[in-house]
Amino acid sequence: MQLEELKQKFEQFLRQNGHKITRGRFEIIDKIASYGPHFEIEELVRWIANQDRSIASRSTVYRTVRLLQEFGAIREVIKLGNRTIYEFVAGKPHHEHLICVECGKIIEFYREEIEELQDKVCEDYDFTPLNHRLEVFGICSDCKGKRHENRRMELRA
Amino acid sequence: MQLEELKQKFEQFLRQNGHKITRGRFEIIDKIASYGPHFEIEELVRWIANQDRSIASRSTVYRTVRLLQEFGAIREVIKLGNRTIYEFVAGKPHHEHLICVECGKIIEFYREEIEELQDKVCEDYDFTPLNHRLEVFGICSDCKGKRHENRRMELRA
DNA sequence: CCTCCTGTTGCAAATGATATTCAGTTAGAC
DNA sequence: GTCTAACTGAATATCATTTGCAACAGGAGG
Repeated sequence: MQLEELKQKFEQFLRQNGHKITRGRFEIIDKIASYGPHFEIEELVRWIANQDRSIASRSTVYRTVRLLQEFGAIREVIKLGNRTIYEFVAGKPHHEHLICVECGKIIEFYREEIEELQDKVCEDYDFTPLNHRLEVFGICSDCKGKRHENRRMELRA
Repeated sequence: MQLEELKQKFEQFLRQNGHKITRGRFEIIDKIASYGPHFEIEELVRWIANQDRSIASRSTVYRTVRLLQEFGAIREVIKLGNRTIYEFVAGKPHHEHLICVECGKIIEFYREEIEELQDKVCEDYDFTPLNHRLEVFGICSDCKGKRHENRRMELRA
């Protein structure tokens, strides 16, 4: 299973950076993996807190998410208002997002040409890209026609 | 002058939405216009506060920026960590940004093809785009070779 | 010009996400 | 097993932003 492999690599990463291998960190990975591809930290904290035996405190979740970001297993993919939506990357190839501002649905997509064009632009400016984020906010097909119900996200981009 | 025109349109906008025409709001527009194309609100608040006669309180600046966003003269263009960088649009055509994570420089660019590709993707998913944001984080030409000095922005995207 | 109602302002306090401090607890090297 | 550095949880701090409220000011109608 891919998850096990990721955990092993993360273990290596921790060792290499003078961190310790603790049960909590790996339990948080499990939780994130079983939560779904996209999450917000507070949401995750609440979710974890509601489980039978709470596995980690809010601080530990925040700290672990940060570590996982440094490690590269997690990315901040959507910033909307004061909300930050993370994605459990876990070896998935790079992609961008369409975000429905009505229902909050997130659609992933990838277009080689867009990446290429970006690289060209960077070359033109002698700019070395490290990472990027493309967010497209709009209305998904399910929400068309039924505007103004269940507004869940703010439009402000 | 373009600024005057914008102010007139903003005046119309205010009237149409039951808001009042106050000196403060227009003074804030002047400040933003003379500040430069990109700004953060706290930065702007400090800058305004340091002027001879402070023109508006922090709350009023926040409230006015919000109004200007609704009006469409201002956009949130970069979200980095807990920072939000705004742009005074003022009729400028749409564009995207390269952000240097070393020195904070912001480069604007536009590629018709990227927009077209995005529209195509949206069509494929029957998704109606309302707005979008493309941020490319990296190292600008000036900062190449002199890494690790003057780190001003965090890499975390 | 006066009056009144409603929107606006400034300030202080509230919020919400995230970071940090500190004291007690463990991982894991020797 | 011992010891030290890293980790954890809880409470507290921080930072950007929002809100409640009392005082104030546009601007419509007289």
